[in-house]
Amino acid sequence: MGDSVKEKIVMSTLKLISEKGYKSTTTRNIAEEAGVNEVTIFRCFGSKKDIVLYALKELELLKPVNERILDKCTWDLKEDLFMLAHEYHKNFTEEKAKIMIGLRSPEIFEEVKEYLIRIPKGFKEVLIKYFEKVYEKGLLNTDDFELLAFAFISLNFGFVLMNASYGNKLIGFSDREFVKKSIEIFVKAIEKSD
Amino acid sequence: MGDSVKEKIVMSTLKLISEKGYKSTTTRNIAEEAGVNEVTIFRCFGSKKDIVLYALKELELLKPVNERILDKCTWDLKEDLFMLAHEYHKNFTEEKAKIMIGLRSPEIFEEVKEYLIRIPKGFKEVLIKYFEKVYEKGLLNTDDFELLAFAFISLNFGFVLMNASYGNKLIGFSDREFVKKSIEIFVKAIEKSD
DNA sequence: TATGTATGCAAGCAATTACTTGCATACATA
DNA sequence: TATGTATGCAAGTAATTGCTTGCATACATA
Repeated sequence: MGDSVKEKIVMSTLKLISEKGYKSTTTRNIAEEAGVNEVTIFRCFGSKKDIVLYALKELELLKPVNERILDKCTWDLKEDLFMLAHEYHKNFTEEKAKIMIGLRSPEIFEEVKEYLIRIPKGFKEVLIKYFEKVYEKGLLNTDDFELLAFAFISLNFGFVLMNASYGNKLIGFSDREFVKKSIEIFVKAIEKSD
Repeated sequence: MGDSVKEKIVMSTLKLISEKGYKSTTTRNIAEEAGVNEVTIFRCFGSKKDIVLYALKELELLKPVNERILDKCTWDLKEDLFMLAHEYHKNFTEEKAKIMIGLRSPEIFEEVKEYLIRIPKGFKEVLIKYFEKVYEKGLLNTDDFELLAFAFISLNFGFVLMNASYGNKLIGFSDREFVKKSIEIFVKAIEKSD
């Protein structure tokens, strides 16, 4: 089975599932979206569920934010957090399909949980490392790194999700605007002032 | 058709849908959970979708946080926001079924969106009113009320959702702890210091 | 008592859906 | 040329699912 076919099927599956949920995504849908015959799907993967499991387990598709991002830091709190938040939003967009599987597909969630959790976990660890470093540099007024990391993630995750669900019916400003201003608040709270 | 039967069906439907999503919740499931015959469901509501629509439209079931909550305020920022956050978490738990419909049931989301949006919208408006008042009292260092409201909601929404999905596999502290500490950060950022 | 109303129960129907099988075909490589 | 491999296509199967029908029964009210 050609790799490009396999890839088309996987990508179509992730796309459709993230939009419609696992149960509502039929193998016919997937075949149509991927431009292949439905039978090909079963010849490649065996079953519908195995497509998802393959996507999350076997494929190098799960890319939590990498630690190397810390190299980009300038050790100016506002600037760095701004960059990290944008990175999170970018990552969310890229990984949206997978994140949405977590929220929209309770049928398979338990089975893929351990793989999905890597995304927020990775980001959390990067943030904690960042906060540790700025703390060492004496720029932070608190050493509760885990809490800071989590508050930061929650803030952005919550916003992105609400935005995805209700968009401008609920939210009167753009992504950029929210990130900028909420970071300013965040920094004001945690920056050491002397 | 008896009202108590109707209510049992509605509550069971919301419960199951919030857990398993719309599509995966069968009318047989609902009947079993409600302890009624499957036929009764169709005699009462006509169709599966109509149960959900009834729950959200006709029933006085949708209770966004009420403005009267502002009467409970002591106009001490930390204390009030603490109370409001707890109210949000309480509200989330009560309305979880409905909030989850938004996330887990893309099949019917467009149809119920306008009803579901009342929950965050209501809370947002309450928060904006609150911030306006504390601003008038000279306790706030910013007048970007909408942003503050939204940051507050995102923070709590994000946390509650991650907690619901990954629980203690990702999060090293309790609900209470998170609320307490994150509010402290929040207040530190927005409280006028003179 | 008689009648209507709400419910249960057994059976079934038509559509959908995950998955299978058998066969034809294109293409690459030995 | 011959053979194997990847795919398409047509047909079908068994299970599930939303929904219907016909009938029995309990219960309340006239």
